[in-house]
Amino acid sequence: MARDLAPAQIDVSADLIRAAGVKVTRGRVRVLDALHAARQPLSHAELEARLDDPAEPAMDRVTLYRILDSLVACGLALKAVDTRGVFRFSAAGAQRQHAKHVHFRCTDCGGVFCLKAEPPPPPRLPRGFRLNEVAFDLRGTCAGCSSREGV
Amino acid sequence: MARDLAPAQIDVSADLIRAAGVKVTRGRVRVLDALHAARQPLSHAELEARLDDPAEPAMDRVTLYRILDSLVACGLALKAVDTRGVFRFSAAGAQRQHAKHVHFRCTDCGGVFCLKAEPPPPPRLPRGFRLNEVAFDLRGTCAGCSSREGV
DNA sequence: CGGTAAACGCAACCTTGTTGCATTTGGAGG
DNA sequence: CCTCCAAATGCAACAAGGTTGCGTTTACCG
Repeated sequence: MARDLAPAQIDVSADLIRAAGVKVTRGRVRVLDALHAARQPLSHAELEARLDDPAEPAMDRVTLYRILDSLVACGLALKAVDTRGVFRFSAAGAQRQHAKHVHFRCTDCGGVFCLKAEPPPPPRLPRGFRLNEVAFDLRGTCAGCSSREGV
Repeated sequence: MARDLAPAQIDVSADLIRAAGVKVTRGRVRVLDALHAARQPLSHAELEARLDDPAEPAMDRVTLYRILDSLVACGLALKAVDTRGVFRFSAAGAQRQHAKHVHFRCTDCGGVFCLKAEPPPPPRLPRGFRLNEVAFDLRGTCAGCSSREGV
């Protein structure tokens, strides 16, 4: 599995973008690479920071917004809004590993914890409704914040 | 139950605010009244519009933000962020009627539908974690949007 | 009826996100 | 390899949502 990886995946992002039917540009490849490398969804500001490479030409703020929109539009990225009200982007597919388990959000520190438990089966939907995604989110205080509170 | 309601509840909001241990001001009472009267969580802009009463002195934009923050801080209101990234506020307790059932969010039109089904029991939590709230949210396209798409 | 900390009004500012328009470029076709 | 055009980019300006600083007013405690 580790063999031959490097030469084969040099341009994964470029291939994905080409396959999605949109133009392959340096900016899009860099952004999609960054999204793939990230373990969590990134905000526009965080992406801007990660793309700040002296070896590469600086990317315009607006261009980054438009690249993100285009990646979302062609299905290569996902857009969500976090608890502070800012948009966060992730590479499509990256969230699949999070679809199959339950999340716990600490209302104190804002941390998100992945629990081992599988989400329960969804209930029957009214006629005509189509289900895409199930989010079983628990909210409360995590172990760390609970103990700090208790003192 | 309908008897004697009016005189008894003239100042419900004021009493709640007093009981919460913060100063009772005209602004806070008006805002909390508006939140109680609303059937859905309101954004800052929506609240501003509803409070625009010629009989009352106009309320400063910043003051409204601070009143909302104070109501949230003392537990009388809840703050959440909608799909556009805007904060919405609701009177505490108003959401209790939504705690006991499942929600379906249409990713097309943004609508939220309350399903009859009860949320499943939460899984065991790691040691030290405290559970406050369970959100079992389904995402997909509602009947209306599904049929429009299908055409 | 003061005194005081909290609440308010005002102005300025910051962050996030969008729009319009001129310029550059990917890539398809000759 | 060259040409061409829609798509992508850069730049400037704007808009909405939200925050900070500071001087003034006010709720409410004694």
